Amino acid sequence: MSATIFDVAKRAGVSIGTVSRVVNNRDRVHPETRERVLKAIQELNFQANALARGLASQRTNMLGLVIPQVNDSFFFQIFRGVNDEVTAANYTLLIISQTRQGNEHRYLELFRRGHVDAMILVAIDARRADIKQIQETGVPIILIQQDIGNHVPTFVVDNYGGGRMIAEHLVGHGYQRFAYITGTDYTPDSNERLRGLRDVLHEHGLSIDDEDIVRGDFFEGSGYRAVIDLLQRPQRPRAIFAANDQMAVDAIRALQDHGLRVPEDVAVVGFDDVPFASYISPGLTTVHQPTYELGREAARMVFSMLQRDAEQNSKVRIAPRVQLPTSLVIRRSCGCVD
Amino acid sequence: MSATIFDVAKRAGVSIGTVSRVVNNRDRVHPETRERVLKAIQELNFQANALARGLASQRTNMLGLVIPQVNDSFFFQIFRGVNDEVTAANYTLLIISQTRQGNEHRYLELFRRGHVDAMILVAIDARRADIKQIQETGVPIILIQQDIGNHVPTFVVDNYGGGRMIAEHLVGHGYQRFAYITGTDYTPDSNERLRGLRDVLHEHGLSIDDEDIVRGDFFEGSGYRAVIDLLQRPQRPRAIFAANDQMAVDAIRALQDHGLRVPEDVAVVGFDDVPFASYISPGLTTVHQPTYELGREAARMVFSMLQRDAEQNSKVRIAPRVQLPTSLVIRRSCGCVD
DNA sequence: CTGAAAGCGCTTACAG
DNA sequence: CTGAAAGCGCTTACAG
Repeated sequence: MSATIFDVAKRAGVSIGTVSRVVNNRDRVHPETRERVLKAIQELNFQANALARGLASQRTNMLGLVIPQVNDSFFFQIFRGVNDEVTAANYTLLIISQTRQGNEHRYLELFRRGHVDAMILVAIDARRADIKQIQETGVPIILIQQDIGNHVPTFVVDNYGGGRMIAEHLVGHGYQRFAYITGTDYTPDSNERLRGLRDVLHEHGLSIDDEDIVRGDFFEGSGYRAVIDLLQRPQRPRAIFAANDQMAVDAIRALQDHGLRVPEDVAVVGFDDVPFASYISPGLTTVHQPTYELGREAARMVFSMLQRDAEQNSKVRIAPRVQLPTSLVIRRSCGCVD
Repeated sequence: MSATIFDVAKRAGVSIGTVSRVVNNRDRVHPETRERVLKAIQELNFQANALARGLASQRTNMLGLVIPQVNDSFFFQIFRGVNDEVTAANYTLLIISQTRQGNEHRYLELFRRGHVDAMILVAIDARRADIKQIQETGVPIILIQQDIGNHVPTFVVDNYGGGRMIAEHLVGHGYQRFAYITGTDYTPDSNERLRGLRDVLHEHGLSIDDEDIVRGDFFEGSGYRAVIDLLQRPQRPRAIFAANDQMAVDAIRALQDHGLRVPEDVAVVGFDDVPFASYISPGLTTVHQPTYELGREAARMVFSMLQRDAEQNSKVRIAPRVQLPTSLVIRRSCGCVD
């Protein structure tokens, strides 16, 4: 295939050890020797074989990103964040897309095959025992949007705070009767957002009936069905909080299809701030999640852990739990006017 | 780290060659021996190290996907298509996200480092010489949404046909004066769509003025600016065809912001059929691109090429150009009513 | 500062 | 059907 380290060594008149040293920039190499080697590398268009290097050094320079196939935007933004850091660190990104329900846990395979130096798991309900096994071998592992206890560094968004924020805003509009459309329980997201809503209502002497909490699944269609459900009830909610934007948008459509005006008859808010939240009519009031930052910060931490290991060879790890703030994005669906 | 092939061999009382044979299911192995080995593998939770295997066999079982950071949906759908096939083939997906303008061409590095068995380049303006170099080493390479001649298998969407379809539809509405908002020229997409429009207009004795072709860049904001440009002209177009949905949606907003009704005053259509095309108001009439299928079909072909190589060791390659059909999605922005 | 050599964990002819 | 051994292309102590 391409030129190997032997070809370079021959051409430069040195041993492969020396070539390796200049390629990796380690140890002292005589300037003139270095020049010769560099020249040979250039002429032969040499790039060290990644597999051989990985096998010999026990570092692959690959990062594994395990991510479920959720909505386009969430996936893509996390990817972007991680990828930017990966590129900067001169790593290569290996992506495993895991189905949420799947119990096969392909990330384990990824790890056992020695593919990656570290891994980032997004919204995967990993088993603690598995995580522990990986950590013990010295492979840093970080969780995004999933919390399994305090032994694994975790990056989450402030779901509870976001839920509170948007609830406060709705209460500020004077609404009294609320409904909530849940997501799935694979991650704590939906429940945390609901908890925020509940607490705020409680503080204001309000509450939400159990029957006004309808099940959704985050995906297209479930928000529509949830609203149809809600409209069967004797009393109509004045404001609907959907656990994500996709469901909120579907809810708006369902309401409009039933001749109700949003926000005049029923206000609707979501969570995510997906790209199209501002394009629908009325514009969707929602909670912005710093998704890109989530990916980037997690990747940064991974690399700093890798760095630390290399330096002090310490396997003692602090396991911080980083919570990124959410922010309110006010448009028109809540009842605000421009 | 984990158990190696030596551990397994020892435990099963065989040589590592035999372990390798049962792991890879090659050659005859005595059933009883196989059982013993399988048992040892199970007990030790053995998984062959991917790097060592790759180095020895010259096959990495990794596929490289090189893709620009375009809009979320396009990226994600291609990824999904490719990923589904990759998973089925028991391969691992390595993703390089390359900036469009970048001339660094990271995919070359990916290849030279021996990372991947094959690669799929999406909308990357690769140089023929580079592609050739890769092909000569026997690494299959496939292009998606980019065409550099007939030596590389290529998967594209029928941009021209899509442009024609939607143009026919607009002409059917009786519109006479048209405008086109272009994308960038990195890929032929925008020009092909315009060509479709032009040909149809011509066939109907109509035409589009050069000054009614305004430059856009596919991204957020450019559609808005393009419309402001258009509105300065003495004569207003009756229908605007934007080279993609993002710009079409921006165009609609710009028109509405200037007190014009869509589609009553100006009709607007796009290209892509992004998820939110149906959520805006009016619903966007557009051309659906089989993006997921594009990724999947390309991946299928890659694997069949890999298969073929393995079987007949022939490096002679046919280089088909597969064009996937587009389809018209009619909503309301073109002037149709439910 | 540099070379020789062991070793990373596999696969794969080659013998038998 | 199975083992011994070379080889994949590097890195990294170890000497010098």
